[in-house]
Amino acid sequence: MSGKTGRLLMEFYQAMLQASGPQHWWPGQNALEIVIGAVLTQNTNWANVERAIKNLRKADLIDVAGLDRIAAEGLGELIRPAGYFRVKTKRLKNLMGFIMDRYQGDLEAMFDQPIGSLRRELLSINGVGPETADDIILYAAGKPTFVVDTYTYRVLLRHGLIDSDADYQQIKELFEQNLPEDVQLFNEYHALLVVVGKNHCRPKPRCQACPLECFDHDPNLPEQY
DNA sequence: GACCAGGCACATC
DNA sequence: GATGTGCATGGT
Repeated sequence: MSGKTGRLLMEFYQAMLQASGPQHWWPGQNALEIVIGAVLTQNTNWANVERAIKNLRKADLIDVAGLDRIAAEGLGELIRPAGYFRVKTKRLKNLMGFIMDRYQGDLEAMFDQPIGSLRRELLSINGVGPETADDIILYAAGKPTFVVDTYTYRVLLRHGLIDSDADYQQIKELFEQNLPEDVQLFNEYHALLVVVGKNHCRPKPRCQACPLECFDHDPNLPEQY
């Protein structure tokens, strides 16, 4: 697991860890909350997701069967603060329906299979794409898969590790093929990329006090990011 | 008031 | 197969 890219990725990791400290993700109370949060956070600020999850807790709906049963209108009202509430209602119910049908609502039973088949199952559900699937596998199931998101893309692009046309799978493989396969490392690495992206690597005002600026760093590429 | 936020599916060419 | 568009709330 060495090689130039691997060493650089580990140096990035150490620099981000030094700057921000361990993040202890995922910010959820149990595996099901993480699964729910993974859907609700799609293209959405986490603060808004928190409000929606709080509503679900209050309604005692951190519950696969309960979410499967509840009427769409009622669920929509509860998760409204997380935005896109109509599509997310469908996606949550698709996911919960799947777990009910195939695993009688037992999350751990679903997690008890190899990463590859679990990932294929999740991706077969309408509303679960690559990032949501990997969030669930890494943070809820605790299995080593690397999560890629817009921050990952942006930070790597600005440091010249990927081309602007790199796709999800290519970026995922960059990490998985050059780092030790370690759940805790993958967990912290993704969380740190989000923190660095949020706080130091925004579209506007571009880069500010980025802990990775000491590496090759082009804050101006490309215009849309 | 514009811009941004821890994506995804679908229509159209 | 690539590109464009709809989906929605709340903070800055």
